[in-house]
Amino acid sequence: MTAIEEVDSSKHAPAPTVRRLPGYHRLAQRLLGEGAQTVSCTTIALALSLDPTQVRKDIAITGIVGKPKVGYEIRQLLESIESFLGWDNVTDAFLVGAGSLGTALLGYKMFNEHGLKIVAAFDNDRTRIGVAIRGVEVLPIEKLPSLAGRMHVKIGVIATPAEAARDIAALLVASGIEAIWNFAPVHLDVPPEIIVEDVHLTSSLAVLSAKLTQKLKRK
Amino acid sequence: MTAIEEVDSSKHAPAPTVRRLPGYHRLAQRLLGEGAQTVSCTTIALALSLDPTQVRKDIAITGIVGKPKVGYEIRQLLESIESFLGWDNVTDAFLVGAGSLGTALLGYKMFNEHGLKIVAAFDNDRTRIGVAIRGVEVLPIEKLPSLAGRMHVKIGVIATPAEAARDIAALLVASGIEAIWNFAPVHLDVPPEIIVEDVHLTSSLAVLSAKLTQKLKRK
DNA sequence: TAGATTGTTAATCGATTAACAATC
DNA sequence: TAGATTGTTAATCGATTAACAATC
Repeated sequence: MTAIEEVDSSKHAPAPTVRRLPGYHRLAQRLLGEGAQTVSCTTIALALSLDPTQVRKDIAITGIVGKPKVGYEIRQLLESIESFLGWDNVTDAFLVGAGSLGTALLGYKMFNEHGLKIVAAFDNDRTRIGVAIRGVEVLPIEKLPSLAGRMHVKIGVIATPAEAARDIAALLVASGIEAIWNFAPVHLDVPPEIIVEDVHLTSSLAVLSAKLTQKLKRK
Repeated sequence: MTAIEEVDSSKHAPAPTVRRLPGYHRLAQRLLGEGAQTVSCTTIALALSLDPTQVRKDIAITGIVGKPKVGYEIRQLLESIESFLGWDNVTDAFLVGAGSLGTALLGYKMFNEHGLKIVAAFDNDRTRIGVAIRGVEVLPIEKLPSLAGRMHVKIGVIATPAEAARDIAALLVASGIEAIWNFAPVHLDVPPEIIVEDVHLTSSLAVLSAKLTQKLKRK
């Protein structure tokens, strides 16, 4: 049987690889600003304390082709990562929870350059509703479903207390959202076709604590 | 040669396992509140969409012993996780960067129950200095080194803009800090004995974007 | 040219999942 | 007792790392 390789475009990129790509992008931007034209995996690996082969494989997944002995054209590398991550077409998002974390997230102008545009915020606290935070208006949560449909919003960002998060997730799903960026410390039980990415600060803190506990125990 | 197993207490727990432990703890707390006395891996796995064997192995690392057919004593499980993660002896921490993210972090009372107590905040912005945010005073960054030594502070939390983060990391290391919880989107190049745990929102967002981009492409 | 670097295949490592005896 | 669940060993899976030919 002649092996004709089917290029499986649905093949998922490993999450660890995807997580590292923004770091490469940031470094490439800095180097470009410093006047560099090209960059090699060795340079990237050294700057970010990674293995050069790993960097090469990670970068390869974006589809860019480098030149032996030279490396990658920086502008091309930037574009390649941007298009792979979908940073070139910005997706509208709703933020739910306009507390201090929500406010901090609204302050990240960075997100706009990374494919995410928060177009409205929602809360159930009357004192917060109507106010605009960093140019984004805070609306009553009741308005979310109809607005989500009308504006074809695809991403919901949950920055509510834990207790509210489950209900909010259900509301987002019912409103036709496709992906949830969850900052609440709860497991969201949503249908499998809904994408969920958790930012669990307690998990991150747990890794820090466990390592520190061990380090101090060794002394 | 008789194989006497040396119990290697320096054996590190896998990071993925450590990341999942807080979720088990949260669930166990909830179940205890609902009147349950014991919990099985099957129950936990079902509630958190995980594999029962994985849950069992994760829990085993904390040293707790369960009862076949019954599961684990919930109170014992809670204590076991807490002591493993070092949540029972709270470590003092300094926060650097009293902007909106820093303010949000100061608002997480939760951290106090998770081994982290932010005892002071630092900034270089004169308008922020002197003010107390949620009961924690904001001090000029110059005071950090001497205070860190005097108070034996072990953890530094970096919530500054990216540009400042490298210098702050160096300052923290020079001040005798042992671990850094880094929220700035930069790679910190610190000595190997310093523990660094990164919370890179851009990496998390990248995973979400990449998955969503793929999902939408499939349609 | 010589040698650094890419692209790619193979080997290793570590985490997840499966299998199953022990046990309450 | 019967059967659900633990604890543990083995098999699988996937990511990282090593090896090496191709090439600018």
